[in-house]
Parts: sequence; C-alpha cells; structure tokens
Amino acid sequence: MTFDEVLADLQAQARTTKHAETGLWVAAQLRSRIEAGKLKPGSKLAEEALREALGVSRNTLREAFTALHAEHIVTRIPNRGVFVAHPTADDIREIYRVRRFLEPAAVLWAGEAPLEPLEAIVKAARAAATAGDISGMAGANQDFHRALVNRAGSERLNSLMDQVLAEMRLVFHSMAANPAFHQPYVEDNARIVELMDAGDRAAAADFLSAYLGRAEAQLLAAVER
Amino acid sequence: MTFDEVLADLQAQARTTKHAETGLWVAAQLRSRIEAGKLKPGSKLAEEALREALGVSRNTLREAFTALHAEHIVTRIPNRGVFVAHPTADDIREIYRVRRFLEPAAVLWAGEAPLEPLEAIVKAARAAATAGDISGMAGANQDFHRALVNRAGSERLNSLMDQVLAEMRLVFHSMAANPAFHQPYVEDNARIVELMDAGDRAAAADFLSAYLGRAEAQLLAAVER
DNA sequence: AAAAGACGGATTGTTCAACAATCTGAGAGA
DNA sequence: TCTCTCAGATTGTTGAACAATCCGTCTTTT
Repeated sequence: MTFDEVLADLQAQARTTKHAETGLWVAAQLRSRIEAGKLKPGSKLAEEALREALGVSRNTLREAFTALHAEHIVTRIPNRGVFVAHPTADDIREIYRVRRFLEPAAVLWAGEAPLEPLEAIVKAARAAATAGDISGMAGANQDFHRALVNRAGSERLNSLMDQVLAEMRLVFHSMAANPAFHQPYVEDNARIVELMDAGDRAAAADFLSAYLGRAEAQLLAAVER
Repeated sequence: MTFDEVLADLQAQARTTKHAETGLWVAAQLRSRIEAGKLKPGSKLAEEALREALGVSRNTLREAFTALHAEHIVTRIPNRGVFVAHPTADDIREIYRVRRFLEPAAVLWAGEAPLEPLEAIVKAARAAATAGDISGMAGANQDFHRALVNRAGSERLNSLMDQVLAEMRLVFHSMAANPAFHQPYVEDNARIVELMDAGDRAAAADFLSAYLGRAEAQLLAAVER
C-alpha cells in the first residue's frame, strides 16, 4: 500500500466516523427495542420519561427521533409527540410496491455477483426449519432478501431495502403472529437460488415477483381482520 | 365526498403538515441555493454566518444540516464543518447504479400507468431544443426521468429518485458544463416513449439501460479530466 | 534554512434551561 | 347529552454555555 493510498484510507475513515455520537447512540437504543418488540406499535415515546431513563438532554433525544422518523420507524404528530409506527394496509402495499421493484431487478441485473451468500442463508433457513426455530426462520428470510438486493452493490439500494425490512418487522409486531407464516418461504427462496444458478434469471424474477404478491395478499388479509 | 372522507382528508393534512417548521424551511432555503448553483460544490457552510443571515438559532441550522446530509447534498467533516457535496467518480457510479436499477424496472413493471405525462415532457423538451434553451432541455430531461419512476406510484422510490437527481445537478455544477450534453437525450427519451407506446417494454428498457450506460461513461470521462 | 513542536484564536460538538404554542381532559352551563 | 371554557401537561423552538478539536503562527531544534 502506497503512502497516498494510506492517506485516502485515513480520509475515508475520518469522513465516515460518527460525529453525532450521542444522538445516534440513542437512536440505536430505541431502534433495537422497537424491533425486538419491546416497544409495541402505537406506543407513545414520551420525551420526559425517555430523557430521564437514557440520561440525555431533550435535544439529543429529539435528534434521535428525527433519525427514526426518517426511517419510517416512528410517526410524528405535531404537538402530540412521537409514536412507534403502526403500519396500515397502505403501508404494506407501499412496502411490497418497493420490494416487487427492487428484488426482481436485483435478480435480473446483478449478474456477476456471487451466489454463495444466498446459498449459505438458504442452508441456515433449512436448519432453522428442521429445528422448529421460528424466529431463526424469520431472520433467515429477511437475510435472504437483504442479500438479494445487496448483490447490486449499491449503498443506497441497500439502505432502502434495510428500511423496508425494518418496517416489515413492525408489521409482524403489529398483528397476531402466525408461527407458520415463514415456513413455505424457506423452500421458495431455495428455488430462486436454484433458478439463478441454472442461469434462468427471468424465471427466478417471475417466481420471486409472484411470491411477493402472495405474501402481500396474505399480510393484507391478516391486517384487515 | 362523504363526511368520513373529509375526516380522512383532514387527518392526512394534519399528518403531513410541517412540524419541524423552521428547520425544514432553512433546509429548503439552502437546498434551493445549492441546486441553483449559487453555493458551489466544495463551499463551506459556516454556521455563524448562516445563522445570522437566516436569523435562526444554531440548533435549528444544524437540524437543517442533518437533513441535507441525509440527502447527500452536503458533506460533514467532524470538527471541520459542513460543505456543499462535491461528487466524486465513485458517487457518479453509485448514482447510475441506482438509475440503471430503478428506471428500467419502472419501464418494465409500471404498465397500467398513463403515458401522457411522458409525452408532454418530450414535447416540452423538443420545444426547448428548437429554441436553443439549454437549461430548459436539462430540466425537461430530469422531469422525464422523474416521471418515469413516478409511474410506479411508490412514494419511497420517488424520493430516492429525487435524491439521485438532486445529486446529478451537483455533478453538473461541479464540472465544466458542456452545453450540448443534454441535446441527444431529447430524441432518446422520445424513442423510449415510442417503444413503450408500441407495447415493447423490454426493448424500451434495454434502450434506456444502454443510454444510461453511455451517459455514465461520458460523465466519468469528464470528471476524471 | 527546513522541519518539528507549542500556543492562542476560532469553529464545531453537545448539553442545558427557559419561553411560546398547542393539545388533553375535566368541569360548568345550556 | 352536548358544547364551551380553562388549567395542567407536553411539545416546538430558541439562546447561551462549556468542552473538544482544528488552523495558523511563532518558537525551537538540528
């Protein structure tokens, strides 16, 4: 590595270093608790209580709120406060509109990226399925779809997909969870990798698009009940 | 319109009202000046000077900074300040990575949306071309690509595309502008609409993808000089 | 004379406390 | 039962303060 390369590396490091340290930390704390389901959809995030619990100032807390709001994880109602987002039917439609765009496109047009990560995730999902590990299956499913988009190699598409998947987790938390929901998708995902491996990316994209449509319909039916 | 619909409408209004009013207003002010080229890439946005010029508090100004930072319009260097973003070659590659994903997908999979808006923009672009109106052509070109993605009807894809196009404008501001750059794309866009109208969306998508590749190469060559 | 190190001024990062604006809920009155 | 009013509570916004970091200049060393 030349000296110039070291300089460039140091500069990149410096540019990506955390600068709003505390605010981001608070946002991460809240995010993890929301995604773990400890803060349920609809819950109000009272400023004063959180401020004291976290030991930060109101300004810092509100900075964290802004970040979570941008991620669609919380809802802001003016002069009323911040609430854990409670995805509606329209939100679910929007989520799947994005997914039916991003994921088939990734299957079709991210050709040169390796398939090994996908195969590894399918393997893990099968292991979780035989072990009856529901949350393991759910996690592997999310990992699979994230990895699919990740093959495009775009930072912005990755973060869009991360946001959408985070909202998906909120959807699961906001309805009575059906333990068997993720089961059929283990083999569906395996089939997609199989088709891609065989070079038939068009068929893989079609199959994926159809199954995203099925999943959407299933969630819409569940949420409208 | 029924009473319930009026209620829903009012609720939607209330939810979309500006809540961080001042901060968003400041962000909009800065954004418009940056995109108009009045604040050139690389310029430092000094806090104290802007604070006084805008008549807002430092806190509010910094809130606007974080918003612009999230849009990749400004760069933050810890303890050094905020600068108007200066897109690198890697940034251009990332922009086109996203565009070659979003736009062909929109051509292929946003089938039922009307074509009239696209045709109107092509007409406006031709008028600007015959009038020799460079910035009119540039604007129509951006409008065209935004409208293309807009047909998908997804709020998030729209805002991603808006961000990418905003960064494109920064690219144009950060290099010696070639007045003839936008010219050939007027007829290329017309051809895309033509192919879509004929029902041959696959051909339209291929054509679009190829021409995005050409544009990327052209910009990369210009920026590396 | 050139390079390294130390110092002071200026700018940014972070927090706190106060005031203004708005909403919620209870009670009075028709 | 409904509407209106008012007090308490919560949020939106701001200004000021302190700590941390950086830049330019001067001094020291070789």
